[in-house]
Amino acid sequence: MPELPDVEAFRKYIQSTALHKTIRDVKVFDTAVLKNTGPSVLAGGLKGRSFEQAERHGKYCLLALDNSKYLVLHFGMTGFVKYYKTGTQAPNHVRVAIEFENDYVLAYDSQRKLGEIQLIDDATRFIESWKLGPDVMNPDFSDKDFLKALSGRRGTLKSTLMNQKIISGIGNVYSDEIMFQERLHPNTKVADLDDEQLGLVFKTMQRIFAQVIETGIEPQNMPDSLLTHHRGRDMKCPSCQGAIEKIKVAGRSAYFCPSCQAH
DNA sequence: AATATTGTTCAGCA
DNA sequence: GTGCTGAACAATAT
Repeated sequence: MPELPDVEAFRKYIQSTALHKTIRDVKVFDTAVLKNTGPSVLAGGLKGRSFEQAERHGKYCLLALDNSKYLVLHFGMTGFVKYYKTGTQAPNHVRVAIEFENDYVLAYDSQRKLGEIQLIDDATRFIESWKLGPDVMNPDFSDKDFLKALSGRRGTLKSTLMNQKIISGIGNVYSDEIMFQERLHPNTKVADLDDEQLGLVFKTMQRIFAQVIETGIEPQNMPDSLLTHHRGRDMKCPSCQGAIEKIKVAGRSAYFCPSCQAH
């Protein structure tokens, strides 16, 4: 579930709670979420250090340490972070707890263990070596770059938008949202669209994310014109009140309004 | 009790 | 080689 706007909310949360505090201890309760590292290496890399800056690229949260290394958090489908005083308010599936000298904890919770945590030397090199595409909300990411990234793609627009190596930040829910706002059928292929239509897709996806980042990720605060909280069984289209349907597109479930998003 | 869900990786196919 | 699709992964809800 955590897509770009969710991870951006986590980033802001960490930025406003857990920066500039010395790390006293790191407790790993489940090594399944550790990538390329063991518990002692992770603890050794964090103890005595502090987080100085919280950054984000796509669905990755990058925490800069005071020795210029980074702790990378990916949240999988069910991950989140929480900051609380030791011994209080711990969530149910804490996999890693980072304890500070002020008796507060930054906990990484992931019910389904599909997220990942790792220490890296350099954020730019990490993004390059993983071949991640540009972040959707990066101000340097232009509509020209978008057209270039999509040129020659043979698959559906939905699966292409979800490919983090092409562009970073869009998941299943918001790819449906972008298709809905542009009134495109979920099976629409990239090759079916001309540059002008793709330019509109580019503007729309940035507008949606900007809107959700501003209003917050709580569904009740989102504008009702979004499909996102009408996604599901027995839901109605916020535009025409028709029934929302579900089909499989590139192996994922796609929710859409068959009358607003005709072929 | 199967099935769907979610993001990423990877096998297999065109 | 390349790019795309679908299965696998974990744990839970329905």
